[in-house]
Amino acid sequence: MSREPRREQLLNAADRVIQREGPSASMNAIAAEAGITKPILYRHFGDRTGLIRALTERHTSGLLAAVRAALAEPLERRDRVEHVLDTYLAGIEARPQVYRLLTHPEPGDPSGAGNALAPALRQIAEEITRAVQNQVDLGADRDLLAEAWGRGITGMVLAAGDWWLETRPCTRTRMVQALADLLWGRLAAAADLPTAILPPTPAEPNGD
Amino acid sequence: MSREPRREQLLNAADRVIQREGPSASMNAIAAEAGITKPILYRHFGDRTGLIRALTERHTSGLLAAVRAALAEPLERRDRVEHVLDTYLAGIEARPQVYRLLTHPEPGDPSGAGNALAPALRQIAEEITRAVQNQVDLGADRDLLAEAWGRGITGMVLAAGDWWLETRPCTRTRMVQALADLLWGRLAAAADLPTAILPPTPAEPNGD
DNA sequence: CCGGGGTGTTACCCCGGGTAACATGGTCGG
DNA sequence: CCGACCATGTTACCCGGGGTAACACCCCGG
Repeated sequence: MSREPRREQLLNAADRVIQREGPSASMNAIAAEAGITKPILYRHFGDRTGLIRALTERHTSGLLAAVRAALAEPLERRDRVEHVLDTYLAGIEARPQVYRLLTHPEPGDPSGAGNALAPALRQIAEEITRAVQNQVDLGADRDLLAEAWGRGITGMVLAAGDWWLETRPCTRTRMVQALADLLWGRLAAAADLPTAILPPTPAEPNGD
Repeated sequence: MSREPRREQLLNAADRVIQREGPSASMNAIAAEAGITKPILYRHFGDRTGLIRALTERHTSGLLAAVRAALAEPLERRDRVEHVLDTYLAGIEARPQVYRLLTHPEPGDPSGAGNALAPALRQIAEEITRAVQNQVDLGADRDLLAEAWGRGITGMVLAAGDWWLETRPCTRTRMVQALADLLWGRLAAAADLPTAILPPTPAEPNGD
């Protein structure tokens, strides 16, 4: 059995363990699931990051391709945005553990910077950036806005999607609407609530 | 010297180490900086999470109070939003290491769920939610929208702010504008770019 | 004088990432 | 047929970090 198929088997095992135990599964656990011991994993993947990376790249491709396709859909812009949001939420809904792996940067990653966006999400952010650059007329600030928005939108959907998955406050469709409304400037368009322009805001109980 | 002042000293030491080495500083390092050894830290804070929590609560109060104040400022809504954004960005700009501590959930935190938002940010999200509920007329969906938007906006600013800190693509003021524009529906308002409705999008090189 | 509660220490446990060194088994050139 | 080679696998270990047990000191009040 040459290298590649073996790698696939090991990745499958790792996948199973992470589905079961979450992204913090130990190398030992993964090796055990594969019916072997640690050094083999290390021979194939170098270190834990390598394994995780290989694993995420597998799943990322699916989500990323889906998002990319949604971004290229020939719809009205608002519909396209909703479609992208729905695609992402559907993706994370399908397999939460995998989703965590993709979206939450691995623990032992003190290197360089503490980027808020995991690699998979950074790729999505770039995809959004590109789509905005290609599809929306933003004038001279185009590049800056597209980049900032790409990250911003991704972070927004990450945080909101996380919360939605956790608490399930509403259907997916409704959530898509809520986020699309936010992106659509409903915050700007809505009227003031008259009574509460300056509420008291008395103390800082500092409750955790 | 009773407990409290000592605690403060230890927190100061921890603060220094984290400023210097980032949030992954070890307990040994912190103890060394304080001129003592590990068990004392554990006596005071229970475990690492306790230490980190105490530390974040300190800094959180500042950032949180600033954001809260900005949210209550008697300005036009758009100006208030810009003010909040600027407050946050200024805060994270001032002390990046501390900021990472606040915004990036601690590694070894397998407990419960993999929330995308660290506690400090969750508090900010709640603050935004409350502000939206109190200040904006969103009709029947008010509560859901406010909650989703609170998380979403926080995540957006987290991700975008992270990127801005990392790459410094523009001044803070400009960044504030970019984000406010996004929240203000400029994505909806801008015209289509005519030429590129369906670009080729040839291959998937899967570059990392 | 003595006991208790604070400060501090050394030395250890456990676990997880990562590695060194050795064993096994098939395949290929002589 | 035999040795060389290479990948697969093993056991046993190192290291560093979180966390703890057990012991030592010091000071203060009864």
